[in-house]
Amino acid sequence: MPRSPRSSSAKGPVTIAMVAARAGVSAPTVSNAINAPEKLRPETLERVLRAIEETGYRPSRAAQTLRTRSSKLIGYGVRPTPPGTTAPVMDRFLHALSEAADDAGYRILLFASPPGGASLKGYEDLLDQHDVDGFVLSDTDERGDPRQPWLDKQGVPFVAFGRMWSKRQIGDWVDVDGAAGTDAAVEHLISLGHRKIAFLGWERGSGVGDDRAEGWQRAMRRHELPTRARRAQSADDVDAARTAVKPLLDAGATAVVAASDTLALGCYYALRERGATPGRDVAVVGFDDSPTAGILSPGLTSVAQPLEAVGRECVRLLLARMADQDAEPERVLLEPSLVIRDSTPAPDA
Amino acid sequence: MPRSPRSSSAKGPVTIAMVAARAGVSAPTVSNAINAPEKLRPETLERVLRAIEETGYRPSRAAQTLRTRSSKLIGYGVRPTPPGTTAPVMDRFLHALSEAADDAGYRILLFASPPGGASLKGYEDLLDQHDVDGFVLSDTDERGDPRQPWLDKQGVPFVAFGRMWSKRQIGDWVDVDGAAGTDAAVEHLISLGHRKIAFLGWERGSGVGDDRAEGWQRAMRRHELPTRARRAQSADDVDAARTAVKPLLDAGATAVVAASDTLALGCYYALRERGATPGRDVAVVGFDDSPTAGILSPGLTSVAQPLEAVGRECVRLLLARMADQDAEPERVLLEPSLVIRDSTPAPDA
DNA sequence: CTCGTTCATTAAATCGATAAAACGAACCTA
DNA sequence: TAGGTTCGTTTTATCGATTTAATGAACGAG
Repeated sequence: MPRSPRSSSAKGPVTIAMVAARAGVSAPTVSNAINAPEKLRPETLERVLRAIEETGYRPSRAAQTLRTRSSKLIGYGVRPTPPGTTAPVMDRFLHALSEAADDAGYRILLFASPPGGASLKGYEDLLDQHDVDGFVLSDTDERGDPRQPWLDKQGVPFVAFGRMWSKRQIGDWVDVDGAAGTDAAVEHLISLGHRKIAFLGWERGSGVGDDRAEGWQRAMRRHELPTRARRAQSADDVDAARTAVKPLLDAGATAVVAASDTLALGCYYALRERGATPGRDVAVVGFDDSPTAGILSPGLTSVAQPLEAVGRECVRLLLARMADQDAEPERVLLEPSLVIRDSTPAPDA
Repeated sequence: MPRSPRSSSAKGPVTIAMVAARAGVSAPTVSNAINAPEKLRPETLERVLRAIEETGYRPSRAAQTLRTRSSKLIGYGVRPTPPGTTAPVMDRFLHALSEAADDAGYRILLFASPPGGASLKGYEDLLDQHDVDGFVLSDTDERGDPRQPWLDKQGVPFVAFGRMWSKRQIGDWVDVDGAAGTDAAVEHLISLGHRKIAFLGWERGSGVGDDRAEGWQRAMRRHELPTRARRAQSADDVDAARTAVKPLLDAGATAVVAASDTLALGCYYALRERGATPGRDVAVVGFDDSPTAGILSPGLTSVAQPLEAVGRECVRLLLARMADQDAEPERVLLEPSLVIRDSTPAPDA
């Protein structure tokens, strides 16, 4: 078989007309061979497919979009990472998103979303100019985020990474079950023999933070362990955490579950301050499995979000929504997994 | 003035024909009002612009692309972050890229690039199907990367984040001057009174690593300080670094410049092992200003890459290349900046 | 053997923009 | 006043695909 030459090797891309000429048919027949093969006589189909193969034909998305009003594009607004925040792992999510989209014949179109309050500008632009078929949203936990209601009203398909914490639920979303993560952390610690397990969380009021606290609490209750005086809160900041965790250590906690790796690191420092060693004297579990967790010493056991799966699910839900606008909203909670490192060692054999 | 209604509020987007009808002119006149306003009589221009404003008209990119063969799209292949690696904060880069592109009327189109060897598949697809106008490449330091030669041969505009270390230079690139970064680190340490300044780097052979070593070396020479027995190498791994730095500390180094934050953290541990305190007893400087650097205690002084500026420059060079295919290749080296934290404290007053 | 079906294929129309060519009015020159 | 410019606008054609309507061949029934 002849090696299929790159379309642009000759001059300009291969058009449907060239394929048609080569196969001895008309343009619509080539189109049908791709989009409705059952309409062709098997013999014709084979001839057309061969011509497509030989010419390396790829339909022009611009022409398809113009005709069908569907761009096979999914919009995603990139927020700048606020300096100081540990929110780096978005690369993994974006890659998973791209990959899942590619597999379905879609692509991700980026636009720069302003840092402060969620503006609708970029969303309007992508809709009008690029005819995007839908959007993936992230960072949806801000209060008064206008995006979901607006997109819903416009009838534009979208899916959010992050559930809605308000009562009124709008549209589909995918989220990670934070409570299940801290619950698993507690179970792990209990299996190691710990009973005095404390929780270091953020100030109440954030959906994500309260959810993570909830998982710790329910696991403790399940094992009939007291939670009173075993819980502290702090800003997501190492120094604040170092201070906030002290009472818990004073109260004799042998293990700390933290709502973030940053908070967990605060525990490390508080322990060292009093001459104790994280992992050996007090077990510590973080949340997010940030790059930092792996390079700390001792390595920080942490709850890892399945970002690849989140990306895939986002695309799956979005495609379903695009296929049927009126379907029941689907909401997916994914289980995080515990990455066990040296900060939660097995008891001496 | 009437509030401009969202195009899709009525039914379907606003087309150029609607604007033309409203302004009492023909379609091409509207087109000219946007693309060649000097061709219109001022009075007509004003009338057309008003109609555009009132209708909220945004030209359809699909139609424009079809006609002009320019999509105003820039392709970018997202690689998955290899697990274990200190994920560079690519989000910042991507945001900057998007923002700079948006400002110039372009957008970033993602595709999933396979993890292993750089495949050309995604690049071909974006060219043929989406008519992308150019590409931004990253992770170009791999040997035998086929992308640059291939794109160059195809005559497709591209710009790389990361210079080419081989002799044969192809195309435009933007990079961060790693040598200038470590040089500045040394200067900073010298100003604090240090003289025995060691360098902890990667194994020789990587362009990036050798460059960072080079900056340290030249600064030392400039101040007539010895570099012999002040240099060690290690894999980019905390434990390896901890071991590798020992001889340097044994030799009495009072400061260590590391080729990465991971290596710098290895120094922290080596110091603690011998009862010394990073920052107080021995100064440490890292490289990349990863999120980890900020949350360590003491905070790690680190060389920060100007990722926002890199993104902007990438777009600038790419636009220039698209405007003139035959222009001389432009290569931009950006200065990193030293983020000073507590690991390099000022001497006691 | 003619006429109505069925089925595969083609011809024609269309999406929304822009480039090129045609057009017509105003103005200038001879 | 005829003829030539200049200038602004419109007409026409086009990009590459898909949708709809039309076409023609093969076939069966009457």
